[in-house]
Amino acid sequence: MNNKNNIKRSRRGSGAITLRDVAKLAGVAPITASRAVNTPEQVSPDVLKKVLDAVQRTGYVPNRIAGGLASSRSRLIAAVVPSTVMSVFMETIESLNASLFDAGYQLMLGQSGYSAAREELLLEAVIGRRPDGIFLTGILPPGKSRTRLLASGIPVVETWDLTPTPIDMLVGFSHSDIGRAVANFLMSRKRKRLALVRADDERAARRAAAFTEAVRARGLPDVFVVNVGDSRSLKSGREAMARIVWEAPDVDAIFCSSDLLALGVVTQARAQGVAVPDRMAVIGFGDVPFLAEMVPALSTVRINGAEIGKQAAHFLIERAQGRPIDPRVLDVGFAIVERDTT
Amino acid sequence: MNNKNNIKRSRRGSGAITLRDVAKLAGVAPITASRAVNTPEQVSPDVLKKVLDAVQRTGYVPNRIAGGLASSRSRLIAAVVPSTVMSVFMETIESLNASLFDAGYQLMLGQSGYSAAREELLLEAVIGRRPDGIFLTGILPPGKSRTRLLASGIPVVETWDLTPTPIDMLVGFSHSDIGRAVANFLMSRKRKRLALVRADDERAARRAAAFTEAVRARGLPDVFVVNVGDSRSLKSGREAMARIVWEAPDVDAIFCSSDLLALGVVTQARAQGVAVPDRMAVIGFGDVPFLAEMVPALSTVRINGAEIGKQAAHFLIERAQGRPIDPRVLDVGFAIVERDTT
DNA sequence: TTGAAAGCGCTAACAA
DNA sequence: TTGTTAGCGCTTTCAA
Repeated sequence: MNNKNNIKRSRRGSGAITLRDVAKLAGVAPITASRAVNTPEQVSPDVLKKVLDAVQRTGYVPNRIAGGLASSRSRLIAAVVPSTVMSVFMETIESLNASLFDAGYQLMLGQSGYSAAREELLLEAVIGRRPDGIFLTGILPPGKSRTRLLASGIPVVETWDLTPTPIDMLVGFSHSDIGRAVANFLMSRKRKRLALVRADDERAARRAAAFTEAVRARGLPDVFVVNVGDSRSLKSGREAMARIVWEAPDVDAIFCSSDLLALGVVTQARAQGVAVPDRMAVIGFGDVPFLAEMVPALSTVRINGAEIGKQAAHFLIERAQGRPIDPRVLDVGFAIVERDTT
Repeated sequence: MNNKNNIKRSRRGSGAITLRDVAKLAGVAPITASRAVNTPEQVSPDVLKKVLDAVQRTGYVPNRIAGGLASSRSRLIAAVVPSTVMSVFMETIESLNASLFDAGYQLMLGQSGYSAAREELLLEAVIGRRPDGIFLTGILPPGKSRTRLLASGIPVVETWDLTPTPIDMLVGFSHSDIGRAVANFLMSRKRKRLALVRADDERAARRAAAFTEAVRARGLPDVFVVNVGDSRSLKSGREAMARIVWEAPDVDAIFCSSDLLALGVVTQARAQGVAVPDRMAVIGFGDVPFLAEMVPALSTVRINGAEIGKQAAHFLIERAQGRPIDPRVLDVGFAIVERDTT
């Protein structure tokens, strides 16, 4: 009779132990075994014991694919991260993943930032898995992808930014506020000629705009801007600093769009004999952990990436459980961390 | 009649467009629609057009959960990464993910390195998704988890290390070779008193052992070892250097178990007026990109993390398609990159 | 080239 | 508390 089973199963399936096997061994119906495994409080102690026993003996691991199909709840969350600068978001991804895991969810990782065609494919792949939620790094501009996501009905949380028109939920902070705050911070330190070193990045652009605006509002000379393009490397920072020394020698404070650029600026300053912070103040963005312990320790804008991940996870889990989120926007803020370079 | 459908569907399901809807609209059987979408070459041009049309009009996105259940192929690969030092492996994860995506696979991310209990849960969660393959950072020591993985029958690739007894497949390099090579490299540069600064990490321990052994074989004085414990920060590197200056002032070369530690050592050396590389050679491990452009540029051991990801993806995809891999072990090697600090 | 039937392994709905 | 039944949305198998 065992034989008959095997013959029957040989045609299809993975050959792995199923809930049916467990149920048979425990002498109960499959649904009872299911309940014993998933909602033990709904089952008598006697049955519970028999089922768990059978699970032990067979090494049964529930098939979440089948479960997901049956319940329309995949217990999967998709995270979309830009492939080029993943590192900045890692703290967030780690904390997101940890929070999700504790709640019984799995994280699927998608990398954006390639071609538009691949972006389209990524979205297809993501929606095709029917995740219970989608985590987006940044905000999605209006367009085909946004429409598509909206149409899918899957809860979405956008992050690392603020917008009056989120797709759904949002956990982030205001880049304009940062630009303004850093400008005021530097000006309050009696800096008179400010400069920006920034990568080609939409969020950096918004910080820059607010920074420039705040400087202008105080009647100081125009901000000297160095755009380093797509390269966020330390080397670009060095080159930018060399240009500033050459083209705008009166600059006495620089706001960089990333800590790495700032490190490059400081490195070059030392190479050219420009005293930091006496002659030149430098402040970065992102608070890469180890830069706090460099000499000189880098001043920077700290973003609590782990908090973003944690809160985003919370939002997504609540929604996945069918509970509404209100308000749907959370501003986690930022902090200017003053160290040696300002 | 549309109505009847809706009533019928209201009881269960996600309410999304299904293959059946598409098929109905195209006037073909569901299976034909399936073929048009998945294997268009098996279908007449006429039917193909009608089905693709219907897909367009409905915005149909195939449900991969259902597909996975029916075909026993989830097109999912699980990657397990230590949560504490994810950064080192990011290049690998990115390239792994990119390669997988191009082949139509999705990446699921799991974080290890928490408690043993959670490790157990992670394995359950991973196996429960029935991934077509599992990517492991590092090698799995014999134990319950290993047995379990083996029993699951899922293709596994271990990475970043070499062992004579892999679970299944392996893409890595020899840590002993590195320790030996670095020792010989430093000794060939006429360094006479070598030191190690290392984190509490099994792989670093093997590099250290081979390093020590190579030094001893040449009859040089014993290696001075500073173990910084679990902290891999720049700060630990600084403290280690301070200790070396104090306790073993004759040391003239240091091999650090990570670039960050090496950076700390160099930072402290500068602070204490120890000339690098004249008085002290320093070499790191990992080749964090930006350290190449610091002053002084850090010498290091370069691991091609992207290549590991790419090859691991290749191994897993081949196996997922049912093709055998032979040989199942790939040594991607390493390179000593000499820059300013040696 | 197309289709009908029968599941994949699980859970929702309803009934006892 | 336990069980029966009928799917979830897709693909495999077999037949036309």
